[in-house]
Amino acid sequence: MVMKGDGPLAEKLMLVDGHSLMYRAFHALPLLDNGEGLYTNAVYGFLGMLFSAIAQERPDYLGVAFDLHGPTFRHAAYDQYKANRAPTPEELRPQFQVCKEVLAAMHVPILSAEGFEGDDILGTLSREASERGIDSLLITGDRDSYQLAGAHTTILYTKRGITDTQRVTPDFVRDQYGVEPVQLIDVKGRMGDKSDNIPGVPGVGEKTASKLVAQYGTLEKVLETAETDQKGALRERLMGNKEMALLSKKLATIDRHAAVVWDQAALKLRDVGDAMPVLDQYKLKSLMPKLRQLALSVDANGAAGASPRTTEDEMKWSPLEVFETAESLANWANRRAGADKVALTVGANLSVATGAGEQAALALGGDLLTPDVPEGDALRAVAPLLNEKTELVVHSIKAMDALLAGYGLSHPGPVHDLMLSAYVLSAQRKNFDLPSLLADEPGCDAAAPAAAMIQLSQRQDEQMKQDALTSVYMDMELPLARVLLSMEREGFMVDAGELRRLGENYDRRIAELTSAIYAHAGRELNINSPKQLGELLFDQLGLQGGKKTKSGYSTDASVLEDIQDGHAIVPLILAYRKYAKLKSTYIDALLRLRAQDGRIHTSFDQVATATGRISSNEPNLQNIPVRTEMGREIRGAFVAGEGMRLVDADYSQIELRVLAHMSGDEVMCEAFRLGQDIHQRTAAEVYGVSLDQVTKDMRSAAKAVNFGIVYGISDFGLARNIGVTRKEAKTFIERYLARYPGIKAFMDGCVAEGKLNGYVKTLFGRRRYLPELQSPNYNIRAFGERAAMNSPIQGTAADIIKLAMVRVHEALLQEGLRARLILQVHDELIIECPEAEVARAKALLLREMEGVISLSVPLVADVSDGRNWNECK
DNA sequence: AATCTCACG
DNA sequence: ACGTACGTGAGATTA
Repeated sequence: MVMKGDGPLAEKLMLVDGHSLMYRAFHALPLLDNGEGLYTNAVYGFLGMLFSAIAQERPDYLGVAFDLHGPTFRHAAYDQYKANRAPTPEELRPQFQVCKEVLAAMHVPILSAEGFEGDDILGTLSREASERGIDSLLITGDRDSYQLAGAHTTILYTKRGITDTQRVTPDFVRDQYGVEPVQLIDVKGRMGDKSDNIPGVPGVGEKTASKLVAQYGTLEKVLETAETDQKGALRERLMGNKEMALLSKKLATIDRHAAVVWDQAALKLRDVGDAMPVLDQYKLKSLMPKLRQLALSVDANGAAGASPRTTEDEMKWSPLEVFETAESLANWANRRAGADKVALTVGANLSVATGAGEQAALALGGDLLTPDVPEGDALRAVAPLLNEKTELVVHSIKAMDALLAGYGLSHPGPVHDLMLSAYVLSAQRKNFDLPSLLADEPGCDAAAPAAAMIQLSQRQDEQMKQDALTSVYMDMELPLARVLLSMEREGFMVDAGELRRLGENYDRRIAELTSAIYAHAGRELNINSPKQLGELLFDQLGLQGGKKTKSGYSTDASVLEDIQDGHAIVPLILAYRKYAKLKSTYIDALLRLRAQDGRIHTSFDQVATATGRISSNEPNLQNIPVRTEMGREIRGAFVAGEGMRLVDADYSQIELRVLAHMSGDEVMCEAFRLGQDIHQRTAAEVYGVSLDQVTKDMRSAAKAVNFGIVYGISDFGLARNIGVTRKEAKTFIERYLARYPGIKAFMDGCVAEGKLNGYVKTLFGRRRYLPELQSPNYNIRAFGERAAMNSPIQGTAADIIKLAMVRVHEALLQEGLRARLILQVHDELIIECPEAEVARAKALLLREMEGVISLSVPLVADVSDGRNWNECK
């Protein structure tokens, strides 16, 4: 229980009527756009109000209701109701979606129910809350909600603008209307409500209505007794409009049993700061500091996590000790050798802190009076802190290891990597640099961030434990970081002479093609410019291609292939493109990035992808050509060093095997257990023929469907890919799913899980959050659904090979081999080893890759070796 | 900085 | 009635 003030109070739930407040905000603020043509005035107004309401009210739970578009049960009887509502303005409609995205990123559940309005949802959940002893605060711009006021329910009614509010309690209602809150529906039945198109009884105002209801209790009673108790015009009006009055009451009554599920865990307010990237994405800059503030108070409030923190849990920090010499820092560090936990970072300063709450800094820059302290001296000064007993908290262990190694230092003890922790907790976040990670940390000092690093590490540990991500982090990502560092340092040897020779050939071809293209065009142009190319082909030469992109004609390979019989210039352009691409992206870039040792040292980015894959950059060695003969020439320039050989192993159909395992589909599992060609088997299933009757074309179509399944299939996408009509693609998919019912169930389950939890998981528990699933925009939502189907598969395959890399690396060291991993390409590992070790390296790779986890189908890897990469196949 | 194109799994 | 296959990085042009 969180303690507030001088005693335990009931927990508080804040419920917001998103629809009515968005309208209020929209009309209260001038039309502002974010510089990208997106109007954001309602988003600004709504979120600004929400943020300050959270800051002021400090709720423990929060939910926001939004109306769906369909008819509502409550008003279905009254057609006029909808007709009189103005359509949503064009400038407002897209803002709902933006708003929902931000809320989803804040982990605030969006509450909707077909056939119910915001008020019904507020009424239902506040009833559920009060039954659990939780107080509710309802924020709405709809006065109907007054009827909900009660001992445990208060309404914050937003008047005209969005800042002017009225706190509505039962006392307020009694005082204002002279009736109990629930009787307001009877009053409404009498007087009606213009703004809601509730007709009421003509000629009866608020005063009269309230008085009558106070006297008789209910509307029904008033109407029953009207004939005898009333007289004159009022009697006539009441008697003549009974029907209308009762209908009006029905319209005004909020349904407190709407079809919404009470999910207390989902409503829990937590980690609202996770929405920062979304605010950034939509350029909602001025909201960012507000949210940052809010994230602090929400965390300090103890609303985050299973074990809420109170102010007593906050770390107490000793004053920062600033040193000017390495000697004085070394002295400080020596006295603290053996500390349980030490955070260390080197930027403009060296900043260090201990888990005991002590911190120190050393300026590396120096000034007029104090000379520069060399980085190495500074690091050696804190070396006593690097030992088996001490957990070292760093931004990136890969970077820190590389830095330390440069000065002959290393850390033999446990490690907390803030970047990798942040990644497993929220892979889709944009920035993983240290300042961004520390942005929400209370009391973070930009010049001495180590103290905040200690704090963040503790919060991450708690959060990872809570989300069952500790194993993904500890057993997979953390050990992998050092494997990746080793691979980066090893590098991949390239044959520069061979690359130059290929480059000269390509240049010659490019020159020939260029003049031939100019000749056909009758003029010179920049063939690399899609704009100029489009004008040449479709305007000057009159070819039929049509527009495909935002800014003119599309000229990509699929378009050019469609029209290559239309003009002799088209095949030349396609050939030019191939050569130009290979020359600039591969030959030139590889030669440029070749290091002194004649090798290419790529960088692996461990936090780049949403699914858990790693990526490679400067240069990207994960997209070296292989699909064409020409491209394979370049692959052939990747060689083993002198006296060495390359050993290559790739998983066979790893994603489909993962799918078979995760879905448990009997047919697909059987195919893999029998060692069948999976695409051939699929063709046999879908076409209803025996295995030996499957033709090449049938197999290739089935292969495309298998790919499509992994990608989160759509008939349109499949049709485009294999060149059939959309209808044919649709029946193809239907037959596929009928033959593989387990896969259909798995896919549906992924989407349902994503919608329910807000994320999907890999076999190992790695998460991908999918706020897109909550979007009202069909395209965004459909994308979310495909990602929900694909991510568990792609992510599990990524997990498997990551684990295999850790095992392979360890096994190579264990067995004392000189063989080393040098590259990973998603389902493929490459080792460079002395020629004499080839057999052992192959056996080791195979053993570790296939044995890394036991699935319900075999995990199969194919190994090969060669002098160069192209020979490995 | 955004767009188009294309290389890979 | 609408428009989509999943995940990346990089070079060249255009704005």
